[in-house]
Amino acid sequence: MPKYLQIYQQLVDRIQNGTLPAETKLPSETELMQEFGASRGTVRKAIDALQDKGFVRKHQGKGVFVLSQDAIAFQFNGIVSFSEAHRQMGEHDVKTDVISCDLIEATEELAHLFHIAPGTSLTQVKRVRTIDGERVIFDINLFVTSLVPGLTKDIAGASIYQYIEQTLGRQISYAKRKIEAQPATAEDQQYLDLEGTSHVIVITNDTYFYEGQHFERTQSRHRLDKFQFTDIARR
Amino acid sequence: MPKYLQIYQQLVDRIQNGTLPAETKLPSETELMQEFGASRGTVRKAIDALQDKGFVRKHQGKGVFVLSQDAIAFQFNGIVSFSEAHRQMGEHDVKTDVISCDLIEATEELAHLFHIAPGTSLTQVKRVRTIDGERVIFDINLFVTSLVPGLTKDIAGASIYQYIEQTLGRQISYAKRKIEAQPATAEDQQYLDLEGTSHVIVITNDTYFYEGQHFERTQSRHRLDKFQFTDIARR
DNA sequence: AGATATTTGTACGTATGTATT
DNA sequence: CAATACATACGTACAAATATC
Repeated sequence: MPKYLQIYQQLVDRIQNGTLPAETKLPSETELMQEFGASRGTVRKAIDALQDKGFVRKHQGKGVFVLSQDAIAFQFNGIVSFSEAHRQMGEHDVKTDVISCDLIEATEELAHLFHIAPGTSLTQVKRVRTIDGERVIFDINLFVTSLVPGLTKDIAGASIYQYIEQTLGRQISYAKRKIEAQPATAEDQQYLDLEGTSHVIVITNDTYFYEGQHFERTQSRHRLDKFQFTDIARR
Repeated sequence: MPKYLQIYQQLVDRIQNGTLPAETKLPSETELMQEFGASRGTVRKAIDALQDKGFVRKHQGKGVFVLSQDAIAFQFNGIVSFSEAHRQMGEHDVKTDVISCDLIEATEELAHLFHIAPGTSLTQVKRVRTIDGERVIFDINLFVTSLVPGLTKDIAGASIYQYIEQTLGRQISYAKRKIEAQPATAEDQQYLDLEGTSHVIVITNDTYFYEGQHFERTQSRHRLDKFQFTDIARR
C-alpha cells in the first residue's frame, strides 16, 4: 500500500474511533510530516483523500477540520447493485425471480442510444425483486450483447454485476441516473403488488465501462411506498 | 487563476470544441509539460481535475483518455437551488409565492436533529413554486435562526441561498438528500394542483456549512408527474 | 492597526517504481 | 528487453489566507 494511503487509513481510524472527534483540528502538515516521517507532498495527498471522502475540510491559513460522523454514514453514493445494497441492510427476506432473459434486436432508438447499428443484438433481462414477501421492484435490463456476452438466467438470478466484473473481468466506471415517476403499466400491474397505487418510481440507469463504452440501460421500477434514495451532494 | 487551472481550462475547451474527441488519448504528461511550460506536478494536477470532473480517465502505462461528451452533459450534480436550476432551463414561466415566514420553537425531535436545545428558535418558510401556471412544488424550509438570521418574506421570495452566501457571507458545503414518495397531505392538496394524484415525491435536504454546522432541513414536495432527478455515480 | 508567525496552496525539480506497449 | 507513460515520494521556494501578538 502506498505511504499516503497508510497515513490516510490511520487518520480515518482516529476519526472513527473518536481520537479525532468532529470539529477538532487535525495536526498541521508539518506535525504530520514528523509523526509519519513523510514529505509534505505525501501528507497532503493523504489529507486530500480524506477531504474527497468527506471526512475533513481544509481551510487555507486555518487548518484541517474533522466533519461530523453522521455525514459520513450517509455516504453510500456510487454504483451499488441490488444485491450489494440489500446484503448490507440485512434483516429482510429478499428474493429475485428472473422472468426472462432474451436476445432482441436493437431498434432505431436503442441503436442510437448505445451508438451501435440498428439490428445489433441486445440481451434483455426482466427480473422481479421480492422483499418480505411483497413484489416491490421490477427491473428491465438491456445489455449490448457483444460487450456483455454469455448472460444466462442463472447469472441473472445471482448478480450480473459480479459476473461482469469477475468473470468477464471488465471494470465498471460510472453510471448516469434518472429518477422520475411514471404511471404504472400493464406489466407493472402484472409483476408488482401495487396495492392500488397508480404510479411507480422509475430509475433509469445508464452504465459505462472504464473505457467509456456504454454497455447497459436498466429501468428499475419501484412501488411508490417502498422506494427511497439517498445521497450526498457537494458544493 | 493558478496555472494548473489554466491548463485544465484549455484542455476542457479542446474536449468541448472537438479538438480532443472522445476515446482519443491526451498528449502525455511530458508533452503537456513542454507545451504549457509547466512542471510535471502542475500538469498532473490539471489532469487530476479533469478526471474528477469526469472528462477523462487515467490509465497507468497507457495514457489519459477522453470520455464521451454526453456523459458530461449530465453532470449537474451538486447542490443546486430551485432558482439556480430553473435559470438554466429557461423557456419556462416560473414563479415563487411565499406562504409564510415564521419563527417557531424547536420541538424535542428537531432539537435533536440540529444538535440544539429544545425551544431554540427556528425560522420556518413555506413556499409554492408555480411552473407554466401549475403549482407543482411545495417547499417547507427550516433554518436554525441563530445561524441564518434576518430572513424575511422578501428574501424568501428571491433566493435564500444567495442571501446566505452573499449577504451573510457563509459558505455552504454539502447536503444530504433523501428522495421518497409519500401520500399527499391536506396541505399538499391545498397548495398544489395535484390533478388527482394520491402521492407526492418528497425530497428531504439537510444542508451544512463549511464548518460542518447543520443549519437547514428542507422538505421539497413535488407533484409526481413533474418530478425528475438526475445524477452521475462513480464506482 | 500593524507586524509576525502559522497553515495551507501553488510550482518547480529530481529520483524511483509500476503497468503497458 | 527496452521504451513509454503514469504513480509515488522526497525536497525546496514562495504565495495567500488566517491567527496571534
